Amino acid sequence: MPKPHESSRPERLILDQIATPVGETLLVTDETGALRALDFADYEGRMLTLMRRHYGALVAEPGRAPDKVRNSVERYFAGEMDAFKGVVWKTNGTVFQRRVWEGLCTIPAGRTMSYRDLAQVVGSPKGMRAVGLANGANPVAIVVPCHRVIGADGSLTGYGGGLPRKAWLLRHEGVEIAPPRT
Amino acid sequence: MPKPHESSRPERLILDQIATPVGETLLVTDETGALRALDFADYEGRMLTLMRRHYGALVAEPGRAPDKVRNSVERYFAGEMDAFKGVVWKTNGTVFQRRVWEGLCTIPAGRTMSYRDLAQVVGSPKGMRAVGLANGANPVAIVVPCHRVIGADGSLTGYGGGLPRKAWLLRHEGVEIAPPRT
DNA sequence: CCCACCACGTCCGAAAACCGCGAGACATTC
DNA sequence: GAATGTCTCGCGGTTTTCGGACGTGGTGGG
Repeated sequence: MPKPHESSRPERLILDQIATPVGETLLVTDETGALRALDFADYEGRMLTLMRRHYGALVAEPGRAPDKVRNSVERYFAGEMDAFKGVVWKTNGTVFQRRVWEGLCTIPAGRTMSYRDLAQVVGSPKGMRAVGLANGANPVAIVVPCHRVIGADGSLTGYGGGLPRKAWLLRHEGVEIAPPRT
Repeated sequence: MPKPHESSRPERLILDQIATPVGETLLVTDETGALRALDFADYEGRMLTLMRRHYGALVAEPGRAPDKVRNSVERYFAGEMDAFKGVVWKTNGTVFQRRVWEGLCTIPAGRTMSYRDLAQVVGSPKGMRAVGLANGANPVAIVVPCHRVIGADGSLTGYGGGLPRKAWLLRHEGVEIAPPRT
């Protein structure tokens, strides 16, 4: 589980890139080394709008993320499930979004949770749909494991990086995925 | 949609067991002592789905059925054909199902009736197949004598507890069973 | 401030599948 | 020809499945 986080406006943003079994991923870190975003290269557009929402005109400049961060990603894909434990991530979201994102971090690798149940956890029992929304607005994919939330009926429902990636990640973590029901 | 019409919904269900010449049987009675189900132990799964259909989440808890009920079963297998005369049974079926089940009780021991004829009796002359269905959904085997219904050509056709038991019961009641063709 | 989004869930009605059957139409047997 | 065997279809009630219409809470954009 990643570290707690705090809303703070970074001074600089650094954009790095790293290859993984599910394709190139983009890493955005700030001048303190904290992870500000992680997304898939082929969904760069989505990430950019998220960044703009949170950090306005400040754009990430090409650079190299701290080795600690880069290594943790590689270790995760190598099979080390708690690789992100020491990684500090920060976001700039609403109160509700943070509750959701923190809730996500309580789901251990290898397990899943339904949107309904997560809504219950964060204190709006009927806000499963809002949870989905907040979930999709998660800037720090994989590290904040939004892929571990699935439909109440066991279907994968959706994922910002595409359902195949969600399936891959879950299987990578040892989750049995129910066969698609038509 | 002929929804399951609720007669009296029991508050508690008690699950007992009794040995018979045709194997262990399960007895489910309610808090009033009425018989709610009787089935063969080796078909427990079928009975459970039936129970769930009729009584939802309410599950039977181990206990002892009233002596009156237990005795009647033993007397029946000892040869007393009207042993069930005083036993009160209740079910939670659709209107049609109840008509069928009540129709069954008009068939005296030692006699049989065809699905067609029973369909006629309950008022849907062409519903012999539906009668078969309702027949198979009878929760109170033996007491409600669904085993006394056979094919129009004299064959036994089917039985929830297996054809051998149907044959045994009928012979026990003094019915001449035509030898199986082929 | 109001409004239109949604990585959901629940409910309800229609439609199809399911059968513990019978009858009728033929193809085989003696 | 009877008698027997398959096969096909229609039958009626019940259960299951499927799809579309809500309700929902929070957000970003006007």
